Amino acid sequence: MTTSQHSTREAGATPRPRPGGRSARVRASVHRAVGELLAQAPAESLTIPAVATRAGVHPTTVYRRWPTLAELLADVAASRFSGDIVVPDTGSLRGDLERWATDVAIDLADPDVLALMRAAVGAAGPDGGDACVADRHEQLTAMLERERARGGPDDGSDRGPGGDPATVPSTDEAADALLGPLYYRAVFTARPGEPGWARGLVGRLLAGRG
Amino acid sequence: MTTSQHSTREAGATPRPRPGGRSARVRASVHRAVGELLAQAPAESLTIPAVATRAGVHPTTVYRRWPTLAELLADVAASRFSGDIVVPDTGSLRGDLERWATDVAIDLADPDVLALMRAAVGAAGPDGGDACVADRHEQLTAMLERERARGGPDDGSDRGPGGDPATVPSTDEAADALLGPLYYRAVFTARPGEPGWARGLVGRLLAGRG
DNA sequence: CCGCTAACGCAGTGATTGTTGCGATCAGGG
DNA sequence: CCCTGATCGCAACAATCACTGCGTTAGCGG
Repeated sequence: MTTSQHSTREAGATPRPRPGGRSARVRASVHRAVGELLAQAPAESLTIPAVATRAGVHPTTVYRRWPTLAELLADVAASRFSGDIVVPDTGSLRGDLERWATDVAIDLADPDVLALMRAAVGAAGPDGGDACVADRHEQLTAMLERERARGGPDDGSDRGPGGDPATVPSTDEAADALLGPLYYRAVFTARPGEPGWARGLVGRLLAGRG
Repeated sequence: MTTSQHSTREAGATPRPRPGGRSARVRASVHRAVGELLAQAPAESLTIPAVATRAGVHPTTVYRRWPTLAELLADVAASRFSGDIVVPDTGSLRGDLERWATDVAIDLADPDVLALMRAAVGAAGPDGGDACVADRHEQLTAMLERERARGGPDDGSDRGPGGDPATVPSTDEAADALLGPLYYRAVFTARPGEPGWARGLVGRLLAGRG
């Protein structure tokens, strides 16, 4: 039926996204505004008109791109917490984890980071939490996988509850031992974790292994 | 000057609080309303008029008793997370911790509890976090202190980084090993912790000790 | 049982939020 | 270079929120 359309559009159902210059500029400006406002005012007063004003953008624009504050915060968190920390390569698993845990601890000591994390978790629920730590889990998996490929004894599929020595821990175990304490202290207590303490967590995770 | 007042009031500066029947009833009703609303609607839509309507109370009453939503949430969290879990007494530290960690894990598996925790942390910042875990830290300290008084070898003030066997861990160590993973999984990931996994955390904390 | 006052309900008000329709502008492709 | 349409700014709108006096109710001590 009248397939004499000009372009290759099928039925106009899915509008082609246009991540070009202006859109990217607006996006970046809004993201920065969220971070700045969250850094100086309580999360309760963070509202879309306030963000728009701070970003130099009309509120309607923000309302259209991010339907709710929760989605906006999840987007900002995912963008902020992705690529901010690089996976180190010191040659040994212990060295990698110690360096990485220290970097994470330093990052979590920044009040602005804490404010953004708390707001994302509070408003966006599990999705917000995921946006904050998804990249960390990938980094952890990458380091453990590399160690396993490098000289890892075995993948630790069947070992007793005691934990065989010289076994690369799983991602879950490492997350429990490292991300757990790091993020728990950051979110629930006022005191930030010190670098030396973060290294101690790695030591406790790898105690009696390689 | 004219001390012929009827009562013993000094200068009328500090109004005597009146935690009587009606006030207590209103307080309980508002607390329950917050929990119920948080359980079925996103935290973003939690507003003081909504809470008041749900509680069958006039909004001005809520505005006067809790100046901001953050304080209200912190109050609700502190009330909800205090006294909900009793310190077990099984005779051994390992048994106490396993039982307690299991109870905490079960509590954290409740979606309503998670919603309240996330909202409190997101709105009230560090204070909200403290309101959620202050009681847990006290319970942990109580169990460790009791073990130390019971047959604790020493208070572990000066031991090497390896960790002496047969030493009662400090509150910080126990919080890192238990509360860290428990609350991290609950808040940042969608999957709740299973009881068996919680017991495993205790095993890892006490590995190579008593 | 009576008096005092803290705490609540009520009505009214200004400010802010969230939404919608329309015209202007700029990115991306022919 | 021009054309298409995705994206933005603008203005008006209804809805809701947060706040403030004032009268009334009810807890608490005498």
